[in-house]
Amino acid sequence: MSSSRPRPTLLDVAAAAGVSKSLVSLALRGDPGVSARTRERILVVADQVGYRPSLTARTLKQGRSMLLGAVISSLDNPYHTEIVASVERAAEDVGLSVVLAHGSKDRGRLADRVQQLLDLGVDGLAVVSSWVPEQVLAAAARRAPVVMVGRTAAPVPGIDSVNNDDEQGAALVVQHLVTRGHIRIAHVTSSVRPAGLARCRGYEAAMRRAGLGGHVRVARPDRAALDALLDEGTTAIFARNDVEAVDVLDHALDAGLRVPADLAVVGYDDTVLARRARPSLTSVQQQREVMGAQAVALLGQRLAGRTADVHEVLEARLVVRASS
Amino acid sequence: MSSSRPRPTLLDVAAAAGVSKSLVSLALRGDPGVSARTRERILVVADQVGYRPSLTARTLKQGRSMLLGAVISSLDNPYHTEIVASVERAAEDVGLSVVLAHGSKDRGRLADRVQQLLDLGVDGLAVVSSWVPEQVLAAAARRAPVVMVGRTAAPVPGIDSVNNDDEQGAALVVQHLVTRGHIRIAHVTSSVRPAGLARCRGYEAAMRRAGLGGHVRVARPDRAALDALLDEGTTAIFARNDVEAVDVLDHALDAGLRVPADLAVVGYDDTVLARRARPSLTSVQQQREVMGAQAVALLGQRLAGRTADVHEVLEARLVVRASS
DNA sequence: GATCCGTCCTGGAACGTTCCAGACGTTCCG
DNA sequence: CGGAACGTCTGGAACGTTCCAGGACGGATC
Repeated sequence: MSSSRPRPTLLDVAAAAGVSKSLVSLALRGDPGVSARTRERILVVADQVGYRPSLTARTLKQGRSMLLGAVISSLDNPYHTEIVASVERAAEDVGLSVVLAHGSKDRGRLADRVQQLLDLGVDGLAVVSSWVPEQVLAAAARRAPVVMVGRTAAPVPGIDSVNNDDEQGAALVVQHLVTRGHIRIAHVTSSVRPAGLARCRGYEAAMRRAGLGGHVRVARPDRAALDALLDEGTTAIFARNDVEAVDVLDHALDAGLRVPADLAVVGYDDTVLARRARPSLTSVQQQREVMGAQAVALLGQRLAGRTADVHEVLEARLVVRASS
Repeated sequence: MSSSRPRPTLLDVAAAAGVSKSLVSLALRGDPGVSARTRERILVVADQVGYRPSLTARTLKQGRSMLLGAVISSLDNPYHTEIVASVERAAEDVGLSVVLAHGSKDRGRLADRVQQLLDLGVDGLAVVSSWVPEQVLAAAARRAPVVMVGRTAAPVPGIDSVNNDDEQGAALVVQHLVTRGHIRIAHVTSSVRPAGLARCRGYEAAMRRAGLGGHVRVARPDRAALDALLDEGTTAIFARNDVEAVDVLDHALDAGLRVPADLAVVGYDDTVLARRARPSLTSVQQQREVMGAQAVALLGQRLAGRTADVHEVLEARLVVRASS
């Protein structure tokens, strides 16, 4: 019982209802110029024959698909998927659907997926990945509005962005640790990507502002580097994201330290990992729900004709838990 | 610099190359009936004007989109996303693309997303969710081939499935624990969904086969229930999935037990959680990569005309780690 | 020199919509 | 009573492809 007979079209409904295809089209779209009686009849008939409009044909005719594309590099990063989910909810509110394409961290694959979405005819593109090559983004922007959401990156002309303020978020962490009495506060990061670098900058700047410029330490999240930090008397570690914070946590516990008594640990992104860690992890939260809404709004403005680039920067918040 | 001028069509390329639109179409699709010289010229011109074929128009004409739809209930469950990724890879190998739709565990939303994908014109549907209402699946199967992947559910006529053998996987766990000398082996589950029930059945059957029918204990993964199990002298707990196994782990550690010395804990699904837990979690692994390939193959067979239902059941494997 | 065949190319119809211009009948107004 | 205005409906063109039937041309064959 696979797809046997061809699906009914407007013409089939029209024939069954004894009216023209145009009228069926108008009735189904709720055009006020259709009398209530006939509209009712047409709706009933359409339902009976199991009519479903062809989005393909509609898109071809109208030149717009009411579809938004979302590109994501990794499906297994809850930070990314939560942003996509918020984009989806926001899109739904304005009658748009979202189709997802994912392409790991392979630039070539990601470029292909972007092309694919554009070829499909999406009306806009939300990119939740910092791995899409700049020139691919620029080319995409010539075909449809594009917004980068939740990923810091070098601004590409013609592309909007929504992001959290990584430097401010990092500063929040430092301030929090300072008020908790910490002085030897180190930063742990393995990233040379834009977001990681911004957080590192924010950390260093905040340390200097707190008069702790002499205690700035940046290390990689491996055991040797951590041991070195602990030897120096470090009492607090701010990791570039939750994943690496959990690594730090594990190493510290293995080394027999008590957290937070002997060592405070703080992460970033406030993913499910932070809530689930033992002890639960203090982390920096981004306004993911707002991000999605903003992204959709920006795309809408572009579709409505805006041409100037807009870059939204949202404030980050600290969620204090047991690890600090 | 948004989408200003309309994108070039076959006609534009034809005009620029001084040939007919039909010839451009043939040349771009590599038809052998086009002379090498003109093909070359057309390709160059197409590239110059930045031509990209409209998938929408092609789909409308051909009646097939070369698109597969994947429906997933939750983006934050690594088990599901990994399956989707494997479907994607397999589809790519046969020249199909995958568009993703996700709809949390809300049956209504999921039904909408299924409709949406079908309206979009996907050639097949891979459902990675046990929350899609049965009648929605049945209706979908009348429009396009549908395969359920990685989710046990009541078989729906007209729909294929690929799954791991939950009962066999559960039996593996019991056998493993028995050879480790455990006798009081309990099962912890909070699920009344098909997969959970199958694992529970498998646990009970394996216990009886091992002559331990008298020690069958099934409990919910909350603290009270766990304490009750421990009071009874339970030395091993098999949890219905990794998430609940981690919960068990946490409670046990909180209670001052050593794992695996005092209590062995085993999960199911072999997600990233199992690798990351402390101690790392023994878990049952499903052949996710094979699942994706099978799913795509089944859809292909349906498209090629198969009408009989096929249900693939793949063997599960045990991955032994530190927790048992 | 007419016929045939192959190679290379062309025009038009179709896919299922939307939308425009206009047709038809009735009512209203001057 | 003629025409404008309205409410309701219709037919055809268009969107950008693919595909089919066939046309033009050259060379080989009879």
